[in-house]
Amino acid sequence: MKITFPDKNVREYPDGTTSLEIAKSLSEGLARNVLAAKVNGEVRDLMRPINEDASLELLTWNDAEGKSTFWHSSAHLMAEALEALFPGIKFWVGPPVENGFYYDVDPGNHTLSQEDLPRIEEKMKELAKKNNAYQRKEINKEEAIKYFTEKNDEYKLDLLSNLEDGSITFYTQGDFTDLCRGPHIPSTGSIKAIRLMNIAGAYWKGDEKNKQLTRIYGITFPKQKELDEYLAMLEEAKKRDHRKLGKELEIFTFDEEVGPGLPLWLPNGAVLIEELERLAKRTEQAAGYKRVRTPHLAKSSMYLTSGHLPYYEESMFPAMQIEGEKYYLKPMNCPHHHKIFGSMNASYRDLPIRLAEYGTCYRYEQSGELFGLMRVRSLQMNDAHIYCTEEQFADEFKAVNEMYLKYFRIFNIEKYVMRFSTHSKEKLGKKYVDNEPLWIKTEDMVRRVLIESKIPYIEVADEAAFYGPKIDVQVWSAIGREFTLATNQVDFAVPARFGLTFRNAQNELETPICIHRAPLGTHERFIGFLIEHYAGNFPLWLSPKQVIVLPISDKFNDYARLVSQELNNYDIRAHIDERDEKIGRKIRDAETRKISYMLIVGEKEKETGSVAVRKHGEGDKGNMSKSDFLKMIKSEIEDQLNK
RNA sequence: GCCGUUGUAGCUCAGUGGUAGAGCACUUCCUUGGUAAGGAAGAGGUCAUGAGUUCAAUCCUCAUCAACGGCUCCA
Repeated sequence: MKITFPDKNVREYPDGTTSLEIAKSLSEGLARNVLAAKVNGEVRDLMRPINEDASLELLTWNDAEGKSTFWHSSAHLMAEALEALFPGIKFWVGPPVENGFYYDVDPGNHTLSQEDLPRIEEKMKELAKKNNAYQRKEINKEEAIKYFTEKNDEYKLDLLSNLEDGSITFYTQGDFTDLCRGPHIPSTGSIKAIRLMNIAGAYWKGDEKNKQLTRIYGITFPKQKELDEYLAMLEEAKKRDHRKLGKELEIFTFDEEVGPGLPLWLPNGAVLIEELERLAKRTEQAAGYKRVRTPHLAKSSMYLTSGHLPYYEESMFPAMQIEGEKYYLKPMNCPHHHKIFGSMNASYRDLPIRLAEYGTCYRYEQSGELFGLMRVRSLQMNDAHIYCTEEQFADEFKAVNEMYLKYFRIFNIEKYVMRFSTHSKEKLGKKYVDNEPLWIKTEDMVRRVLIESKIPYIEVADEAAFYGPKIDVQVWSAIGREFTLATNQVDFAVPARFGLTFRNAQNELETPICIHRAPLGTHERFIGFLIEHYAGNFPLWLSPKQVIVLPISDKFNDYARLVSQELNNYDIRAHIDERDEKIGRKIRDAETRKISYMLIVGEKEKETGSVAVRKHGEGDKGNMSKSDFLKMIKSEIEDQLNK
């Protein structure tokens, strides 16, 4: 048979040669490091013989698929350890994930806890040393059912019930046998470094109505050094965590008496908010948006009209009763904006109408979902609604996307994914407004704009808003959690429910399309993200403390006040460290507080009307006149905002 | 909301069945110091809240609240 390698080289091997043998024929080193093989595009065990002409890619730790095979095998090793330590334990699924693997188990009467992890880890290491082979066995469905019936394992039987006969394989290593599609690494011995990370509850089949299983997360590496590096990397990431930095830099805080998920913005946080709003207002004004303002609550009838009450009620704070009326805190700004549009008596000549507001919304997020600033119950959205005709839709949608990209340049956001969420046919009328032709038409329009604008995106079904498809910008927190940073949604349903119309050129009433957009997401999540993105080192324009003046001794406090005041007069956020401390100490503290510029002033500066400039993270920049310094930072701010 | 863990001074964290400690921060005094921590003294806590066990609870038990790691859900 002919084997074709990724570099297009072709070599001849006898039929039935295994991938591992082929690896050996190429180099001993490769044979030692190879974990799995990709045969004709399918990832397979190394020990599986190849029987026909095929393309072959040998996967190592450097390949994503090599890693996931390694971790998948590690999950089996953990299961083997668990079964040895806790006889009778039952297993659901144990897949590899982005960083490691997990296994969902039902430990029966025993409750697994954090304290059990070191024992399990030890057992895994012991079993790994035995270097047992992962043996693949094809089996018919009857035998498989018999095996798990005898084992009294309802979970695996449930898995089996969804499999077709003939596709069933078992893998055995040591005393542990699992129903598994594979593939696996050849043997347990290459799993050298093991760390079980944490233990958590996870609903069976991901459904909260089902029983909760115990999920154990772990990670393994071929070398101890790699595990050590991974753990060190996690420690580093924790230092960027916005919850830690937010406290250290005095940006926000929570208070038990105020309530969970209700952040208090400290003065530094308020500066961040004001700068973001300033940027948004400038940008939106240039793009033809008009600002509006709306109250924080509304009567239930409006949310019946909007559809929030049937579709969204569980995410809203319960109503309050006033004068026989039910009032709800608003979870979104759109209904209020629709009311404003409705009051405008618009003609096609007025469209598009773009209404913008940094509106404060309240959402009743379940307690377990709260997460620092990233997931809160009171939030201020960079919201706007664009009402336009069907012909205008593509241009408007494109313009919104361009605004996103402009913001990403300003904030240097490079790692993100645009996620296009569409409806699912089965949930029409339940999760989604029941009008399939409109869904399909709108989704096509969005897809066309994305393709025409050459914006890379991924498409996911059954993730849309109840009123239309949406595009979310996904980013990751320091500790690797994924978040929707910004959102851009099409609404073809709610304007009609509100009876919104405009008069078209034929003097007929027509319903506008509405685009909801929030490129800067919410203040809460966006700032949470920015803290981690910049690791607290905000760019000058955004920095809550732009300049601190550090007098060498209190003899120069007067001059320091003069310098600081002059900067304040030009809208620079400058203040003074007048403490009775040595200059080294003042510098150290200013550096720790991540203040962008330090101006050291003493005898020399006072005499010449100058300042000695030091930049955060960079050090001494030398002496310059007050006016030169002002000019320099003014132009730095300009440059940062005009990208 | 569910599973698991945690809750001690402003912050980070020790600690004990006999009503508490460190470092940093804070206050005062000394020091007037040129690019990442000068010295001394002092002040600070119903040990998350509520009940129970006990002669005695910060420590043991239960409940509640909150935070954290996940699940479900989402900007």
